[in-house]
Amino acid sequence: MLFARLARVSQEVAATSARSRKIALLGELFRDAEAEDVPIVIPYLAGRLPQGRLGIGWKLLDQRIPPAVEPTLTVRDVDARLTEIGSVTGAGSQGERRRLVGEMLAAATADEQRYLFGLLTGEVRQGALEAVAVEGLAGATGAPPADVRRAVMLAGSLQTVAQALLADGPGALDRFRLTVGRPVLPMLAQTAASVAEAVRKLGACAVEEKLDGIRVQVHRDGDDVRIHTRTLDDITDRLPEVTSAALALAGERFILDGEVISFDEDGRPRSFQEISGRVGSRVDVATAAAAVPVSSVFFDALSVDGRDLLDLPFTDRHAELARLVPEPMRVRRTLVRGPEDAGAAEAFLARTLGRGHEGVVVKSLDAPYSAGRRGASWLKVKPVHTLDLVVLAAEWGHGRRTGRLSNLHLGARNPDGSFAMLGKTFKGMTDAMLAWQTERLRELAVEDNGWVVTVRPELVVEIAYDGLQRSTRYPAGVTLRFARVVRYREDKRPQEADTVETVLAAHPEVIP
DNA sequence: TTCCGACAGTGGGGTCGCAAT
DNA sequence: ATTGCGACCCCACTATCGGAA
Repeated sequence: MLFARLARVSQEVAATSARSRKIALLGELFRDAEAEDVPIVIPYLAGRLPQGRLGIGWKLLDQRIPPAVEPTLTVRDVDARLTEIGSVTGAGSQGERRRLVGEMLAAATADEQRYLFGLLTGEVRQGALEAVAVEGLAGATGAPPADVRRAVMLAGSLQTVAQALLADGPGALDRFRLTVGRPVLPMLAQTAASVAEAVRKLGACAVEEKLDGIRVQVHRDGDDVRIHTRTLDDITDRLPEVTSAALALAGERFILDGEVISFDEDGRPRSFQEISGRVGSRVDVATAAAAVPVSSVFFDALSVDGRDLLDLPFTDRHAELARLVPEPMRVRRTLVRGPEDAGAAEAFLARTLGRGHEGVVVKSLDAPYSAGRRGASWLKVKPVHTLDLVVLAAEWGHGRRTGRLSNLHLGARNPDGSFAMLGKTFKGMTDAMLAWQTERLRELAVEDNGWVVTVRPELVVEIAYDGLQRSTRYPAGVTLRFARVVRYREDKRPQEADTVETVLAAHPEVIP
């Protein structure tokens, strides 16, 4: 199949807003693909590469190569070139990769170049990714969409399921069962504004500690232990302590869901930044482990002794977890009957925060484990802080925000009346707010370099955030974590905005 | 007819590893 | 030794479609 066909369909998919039409277009393309092309075409349809990320980003693609006039590249040509580029390493590799990327772009038409750009940067912007591709695949093969989706979650891979469907038809889906050693996409949580709201929605539930670390799925099959991240990357080699802990448990075959965190000498949880650095260390794991030893803490069991627990209610899965994992290696929890116990749930949250943890996750007791879904049966609750900050500048947006000032630079007051930038945010704005702030900030503009519009520091905005992190980038030595806009405060003058001093005082544990 | 679940998009900060400077 | 790039951890929030209620 010609690569140009995919580029054209991607444009059509992007041009239609109807999801049903996107699904039909992707399904049609899949039906027309030859068997050998399927393992390549399927990830492309979902906006990904079969090889995963290849170390090719904006900088390497920014070459302005004149496009080819006639489309000649096939899907397999592109795949072979990308595999080759991905395999180039060592001294001189950057120049060589740049050259190979340039050659590929020269062989591509303008439409193909655009599509390649999207695939390589992970931003196809066609309003369709994996979930829509799964629907297209179901439509093309006549398999029930729900069954295909479930098979993909259990296989952790769209390609595998697509090939099986192509070879053996809908009956092949039965082969995809939970298997120890093969990671499944983890279940995720939605956000609730308060514990009371979460308990009101869920009724009888468990309230569990939310630990601020790295999510892990731990598989043990006899002496073989594998550890996977939320995106199913294998990080076994970086976490020998977790492997030891799994081998010490009184069970030979299991899959557990949990979090990796670290405690300091006083038993307080270390910051996310420290855990992230530790888990990210691949070269000298022993040194990293000596500085930041990690603990694994579990909250769910997906499989024990060959029994698939996914469809069991949480109560039953947790009973299995408690049988296998001793209490210190489990997340603390409290059971709640319903809204009448909201006070007890609040008290548990307060105790959890007192221990230095991030918040709680409220979980329905009768819900199954919905692999890969961000369902309403798990609700996370974290404390939210707010500040009144001053807009110092704004960046022009991309995609559907093109032509709008989107990403705000946020400042807190210094004692001398100047402002110290604490970070940026693009979150929380409605389309109406985007339109309004674009107008308003243009009135205040003192400079526009085509990327950043610097403004007079006069507009006050209320910002919600989850806490402070240390920063080497910003002048106060700290930055806001997960900052988002709540509302503009036109009633406030910049002289009334929060000061750097008050921001730091609100988070004494983070002061540099 | 209205409501709501699921998805995609729009980017944020930090950290590590690697290659280039 | 330092810098820049890319991958991958953590993530919030809004708009939209289309099926459920």
